[in-house]
Amino acid sequence: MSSTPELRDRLGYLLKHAFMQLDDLVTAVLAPHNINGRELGLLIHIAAHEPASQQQIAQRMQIDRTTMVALLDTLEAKGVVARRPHAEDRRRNVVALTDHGQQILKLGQEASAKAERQFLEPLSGDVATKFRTALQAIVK
Amino acid sequence: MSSTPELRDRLGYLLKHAFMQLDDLVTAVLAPHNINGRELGLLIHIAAHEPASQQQIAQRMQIDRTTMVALLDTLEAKGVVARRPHAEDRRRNVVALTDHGQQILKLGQEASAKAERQFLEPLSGDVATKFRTALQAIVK
DNA sequence: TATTGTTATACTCTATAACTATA
DNA sequence: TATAGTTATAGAGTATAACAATA
Repeated sequence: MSSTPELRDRLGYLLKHAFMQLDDLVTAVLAPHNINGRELGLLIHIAAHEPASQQQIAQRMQIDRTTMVALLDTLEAKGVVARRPHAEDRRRNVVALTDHGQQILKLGQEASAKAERQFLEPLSGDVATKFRTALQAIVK
Repeated sequence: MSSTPELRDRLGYLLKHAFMQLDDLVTAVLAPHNINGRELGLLIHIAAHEPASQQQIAQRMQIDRTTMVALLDTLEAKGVVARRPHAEDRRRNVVALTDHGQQILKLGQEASAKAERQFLEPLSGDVATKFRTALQAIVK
C-alpha cells in the first residue's frame, strides 16, 4: 500500500527549496548593509585567511577566476575590499578588507546569524544542531 | 576564545553545496535515461496528480509558465510526455505521461533513490531519517 | 613558456512583456 | 475582457577562449 511518490519526497527538491528559503531570509537581513549572501561569504573567506591573490581566493572558494573579477569589482565599488599590487609579483593583486569592509563583515555576520535562527525556527535547538552537523558530514 | 568564522560554518554554504553534490549524483544516475533531476521532478508531479493544464502544473510547481513551455518542449521531444487538447476548453493543453514516460518515471525514481542513498552514506540510517524529517519541517 | 588579471563571448536558468487563439 | 499557450527579449550566474602585463 505505498502511496504515489510526491515531489516533496525528493531530497533534491527539499535541499533546493531549503536553500532558497534561507537565501531569501539572508538577502533580506543583509540588504541594509548593501551586500548579499554570496558577497558576505567572500568577505568571511578573505578575513579568515592570509592575504591572498584573486586566483588563490578563487581556487579556495571554487569560483571561476573570471567570476572572481566581477565579484571583486562589485565589492571594490562598494568600498569593502581593496586590490593592492603584490610587493614581489606585480602580476598579482593582494585582496584585503577595508576598514569599512571589516565593519560590514561584523554587521553582516550578526545579520546572517539572525537569518539562520529564523530559518531553523521550526526545529528544536537540539534537532537544529544535529541538522547542521549532518550537513557538515555530507558536504565534502 | 572564538576562532575566526569560516565559510564552511555558514548554513547557506552548506545547503548550497549539499544540493550541488546531490544534483551531481542524480544527474549521473539519470543520464542513461536521458533526463535530469528537474525533468524527473516534473514527471513525478504529473504522475501524482489528476491530468492538468500547463498552467496548473506550473502554478503547483512554482515554475513560471513560460519556463514550463520550454520544459515540456524538451520532455515532449524526448517522448516522455504528450500535450493533448483539452476536450472542453481548447485554449488548454492536457499534459500526460506517455507509456515510455511511465517507464522512464519508474526507472528514474529507482535511480534517484540510489543517488539519495549515496548522498546520505556519511550518515547513519537513523540520522539520515532525522535529517530528512528536519528538512521537511523547514521547507514550507 | 607559464601565470595573473582582464575582456569578450556564450550558454543556462529565469522572468517580463507582448502576441495568438480561444473563452 | 480575460485566460492558456507561446515567442521574443533581457537579466543573472557561470564557463571558455583569448589578450596584455609580468614572471
